[in-house]
Amino acid sequence: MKNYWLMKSEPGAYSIDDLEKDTVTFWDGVRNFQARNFMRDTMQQGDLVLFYHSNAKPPGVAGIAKVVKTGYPDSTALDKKNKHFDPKSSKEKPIWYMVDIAFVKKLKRLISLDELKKNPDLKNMILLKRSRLSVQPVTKQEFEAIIAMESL
DNA sequence: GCCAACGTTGGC
DNA sequence: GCCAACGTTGGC
Repeated sequence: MKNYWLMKSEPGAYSIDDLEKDTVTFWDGVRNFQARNFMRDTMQQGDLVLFYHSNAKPPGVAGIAKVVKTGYPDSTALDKKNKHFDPKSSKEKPIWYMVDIAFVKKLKRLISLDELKKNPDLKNMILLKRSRLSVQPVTKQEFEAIIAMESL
């Protein structure tokens, strides 16, 4: 069964436009266990992802991506020079995982956090309750409600 | 740039 | 295993 997700990125670091240019990217640098578990254990090929711009003006959903490669060890955790280096991780026992996602489309307009908050169908969204989780599941209903807002 | 929220670390 | 200190996220 297909799952739906929301993944956050600061557009200054990596935006939906960067993904459009690259077509595919690996989602490295996640150093939160819950987010890690979702990527390692639950994400499936073909799952759709809401690409969310955090720390942006305004923050909101900017586009759609899809999972093209399921969880595999995040090599940046092993690279001393990388800012995501984690000395506790090793090749034999990787702690951190990443997935590959591909560009699907950019929304015709950014659907801002403010609008998401105002939509009663989204009141249970994790995004609105637990602000700090960078990879999070979204229900099919929530996903579709957000897509429907694109043409409002 | 501030700071609240909150996940993680480490001393005990 | 508790919890204070610390670091990071992310909205404003």
